This record gives sequence, structure tokens and C-alpha cells, in this order.
Amino acid sequence: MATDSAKPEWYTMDQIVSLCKGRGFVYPGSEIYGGLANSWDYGPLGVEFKNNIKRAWWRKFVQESPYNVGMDAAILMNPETWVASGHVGGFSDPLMDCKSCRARFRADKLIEDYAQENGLTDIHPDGWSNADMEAYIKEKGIVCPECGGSNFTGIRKFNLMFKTFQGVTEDSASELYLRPETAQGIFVNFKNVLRTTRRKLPFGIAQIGKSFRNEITPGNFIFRIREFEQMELEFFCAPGTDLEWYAYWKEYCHNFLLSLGMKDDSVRLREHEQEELSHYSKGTTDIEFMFPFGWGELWGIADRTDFDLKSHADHSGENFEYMDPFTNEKFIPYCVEPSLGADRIALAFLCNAYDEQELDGGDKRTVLHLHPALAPYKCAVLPLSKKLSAQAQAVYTALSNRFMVDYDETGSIGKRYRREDEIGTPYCVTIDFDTENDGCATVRDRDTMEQVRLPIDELSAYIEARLEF
RNA sequence: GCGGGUGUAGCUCAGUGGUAGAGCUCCAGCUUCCCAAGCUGGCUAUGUGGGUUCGAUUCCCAUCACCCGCUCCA
Repeated sequence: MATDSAKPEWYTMDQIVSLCKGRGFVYPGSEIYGGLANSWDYGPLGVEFKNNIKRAWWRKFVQESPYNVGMDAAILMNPETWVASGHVGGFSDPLMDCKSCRARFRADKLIEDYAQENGLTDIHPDGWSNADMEAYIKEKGIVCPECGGSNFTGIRKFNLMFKTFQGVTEDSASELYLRPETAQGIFVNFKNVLRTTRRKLPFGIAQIGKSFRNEITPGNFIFRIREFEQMELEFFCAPGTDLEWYAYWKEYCHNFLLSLGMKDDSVRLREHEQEELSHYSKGTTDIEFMFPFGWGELWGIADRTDFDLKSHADHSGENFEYMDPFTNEKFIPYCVEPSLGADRIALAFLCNAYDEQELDGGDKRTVLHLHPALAPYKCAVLPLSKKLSAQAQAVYTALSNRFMVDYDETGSIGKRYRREDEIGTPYCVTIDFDTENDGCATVRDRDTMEQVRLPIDELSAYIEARLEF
């Protein structure tokens, strides 16, 4: 994560967190038992909001895409999957502690730093075994950056995968992992989808689902959590066309964010440097968002070449070759992967929408300028007086047939506007004493605070037209 | 996991080795009726588990959670 001095100063993460807790977007997990570190529960507003985000993504990446289809794979997979994907061997950090000052380091980082300082460009400890790394550190006399000592513990690997057991007895024969990414569920089904949908390249498979990673250091609210939801597309194409598609999806993803109201200067595309790339990747771009804590990765778009399908082909013995019907060539497809964290992007949209306004008279107004498509409630029905409850409830019933509607008749009308502003409700429909006579209600806009008077039977069309993105 | 700090109502904060207090919020009633009005009433708290003590929210220990740094990459 890069940091930047230009990070937003008009609000803090604390303000976002307390709004979320206070209004029912996100609660700390298991709170009555003292909580569980880094677990968060989505409340009534949060689940609507997050569902809206997922729906928007699905619409753009599956429904409206001529190329892509969806699927939903199981979280528990045959453990061989994770051997093939490299997660069992490689998806873990080789950590060692300094016995003198008790600081903890990643062994590969220590070696990389050493190599960089000494101009050793051919040293890449990524693929090394623990023994190799330990030997190298000893041989070169690499010392603790904190205290200068060389009294390290052995390397211990923290496997980032959660383990669980299948079957009633906890014997190791039935040991399973919770998936650390959704992508593998797509790769192992590549042939199934290809056959049953009769697709030709290029085409993609999209999926939304939970993944689990035992992060050593989670944090920043729902930015890095151990149980998180991914929205991934694995897009398959012919070798040689991958860079083209890589550029295509990069732009597509970026446009998706902008179309839902993401501010242009809060988002940036960051191309990974050559040495930052994984060994299998030809290119990776991060779409980053300016969070209150600085730039943070939102969306990783990677050209993964044929690495994944090839690994599974090698490991399973399955043939993943595609027969191109136009050229009669056989090849293993290349894959471009735009991978997005649902919780992360939810946080980004909240931060992006957060606003505190000073009104005439010194009043403060907290507003979430959420795109109507993402807002938990599309509108709120507010009778000016409780004497108008019956009429207001009839309007509520009619509108709730179309989309999520809030109803509120307690407190002054001004107070109710503020409550709706704070949760991002884009439209407030006010039923007043004229409604019975003229059949009209006042629609108040969250952002402009302007009001228009509309016939009640035109309300749903008026609001639905504004849900487009 | 390591180092530093914090833990009292939904929120922000008082306070005391002996009955826990305010403001805001919320709820109900009256009133008002298009941007947090007023009046009246009401709900709600010492993170958890031990110990010292006649008695602990206060002192001690442990534990848990949160915040700040080291570690990440969706």
C-alpha cells in the first residue's frame, strides 16, 4: 500500500466506523461475548448496500457482458486444488524472530533487502525453501535490522489458509481448507463451463463468494479482514491476445467505479513494476482508492497467462487444451483476472460518499452521497404529521413493491430528513395536508435539497429512472 | 505474534473502596408542520473471569476487545 500526503483530511476512518455502527451498516462481530478480532457483521442497511454493490457488479460483468457467464463454486475444495495452485507450498510467509530484540521479519524480505543493498540483482528468494533461506542468511551474515544481532529463530511458515475437518472425527485424513480465493473454483470448472455453455474463446467466468485468509495483520475496519467476499472474473483468451484484453478489462473496471459515482481523483491505476510481478504474471494493475489511511488496493487486474490452467493440467492430468475452431490450433488459454474485494469496495464507496456539511445557522448535516443504485433505501416516505399516517402507509406499500423504502413518522420533518441523509437515502417523499386533495407528494433530493411536487402514481417511475448507472 | 495506550448508557464524557451522573440519541404523550424547535415522562452502563476486602466500577492478576506502530496486496 502506498501512502500519500494528499490523503483526505475532512474525515477519518473513526467517523466512518461510528456511522456504520450507529446506523446499522456494520457491527463488530460477536459483540456480546466481547467480540472476535477482525470480524464484522453487516446490519440491515449494510446488507442492502453490499447486495446493491454485488448486484451492480453482476449486472456489468455478467448480465450486460456478451462474453461472461457466472457460477458459484463451493468454499470447500479437494485439498489437491491448493497444492496445484501453490497455496499449500507458497501462500505463506516465512517468518523469523530476532531472539535478542523480539522483532519479527519475513526471511525473504531480509534477503531481498540484503540483495538490493549489495547490488545482487539475481537473488530472488521467492522460490527458495526454508532451509535455503536460513542457510543464506547465516552464510551472508545478515543481521537484524532492529538491533543488529544475528540470533534468529528458525523460519516458521504461517499458512494463510484456514483449516477445517470434513467428517465427524478430527483426523488428518479429512483435513480441508477454507478457500483463500474464489479463482480456483473457476479454474477447476473451466472445462465444465466450456462444454455446457458451448462458449468459444474469448469468454469469462464470474463469481462472487467468500474467501478466508489467516492474515497476520488485519485491520482498517473492513479493509483487510480474514473472512471476506470476492468478486472475481477469470477471462480466458488466446495467447497473444491477452495484453489487449488486459487493457480492455482495466478500462472496464475503472469505468464501472466512475459510473457509480467514484470521484475521479480518489481513484488511480497503478501498474506494477517488473520486479513486483509474480513469476507467472505478465502484468498487473492495481486500481487504488484514497482511503483515510492512504491509497489502498481495491481491484487487482492481472494477466496470469496460462499459469493456472497449466498447473491444474499438470497436477490433475486433465487436458486443458482448447481447440480453436477457426485456426485449428490447440493451446492452453491465457487468463486475465480482475479481482475485487466486495467489503473493500463497500468501504471505498462509503468513504467516497461521506460528507459533513455546515448549514445556515451553524447546523451540521452528515450526508452519504451514495449513488441511488447503491443506497440501501431508494426513498423514504415521511408523513408531515402522524395524522397522515394512513395515506403515507399506502404510498409506502405501493413503493415497497418496486424497491427498498423506509418509513418514518417520528420527530420533526427536518430531523427525519437528516436521518435519511446520514444513511444515503436519495429521495424523501413527504405526504402533506394537500396530498388528499391533489394526489401529489413532495420529493426532496438528498444532494440538492430541492423539492418537486409529483403525482403519487408517478413516484416509482421517477425514482426508478434515477437508479440507472 | 511483539511493543505502547484504552475499556462507565446507543454515542460523547463525568465520578466514587459503601445507593453511578450529565448532554446528545432513542421511545411515548402534548404541541408544531418542509430541513436536528419546545414541554412532560420513560428505557438503557462500569468488557469478561478471578483475587484482596465486611463491601470493588474504583486496588491487584489474568483474559478479551479496540486504537497506534512492525508485518500485507482482494
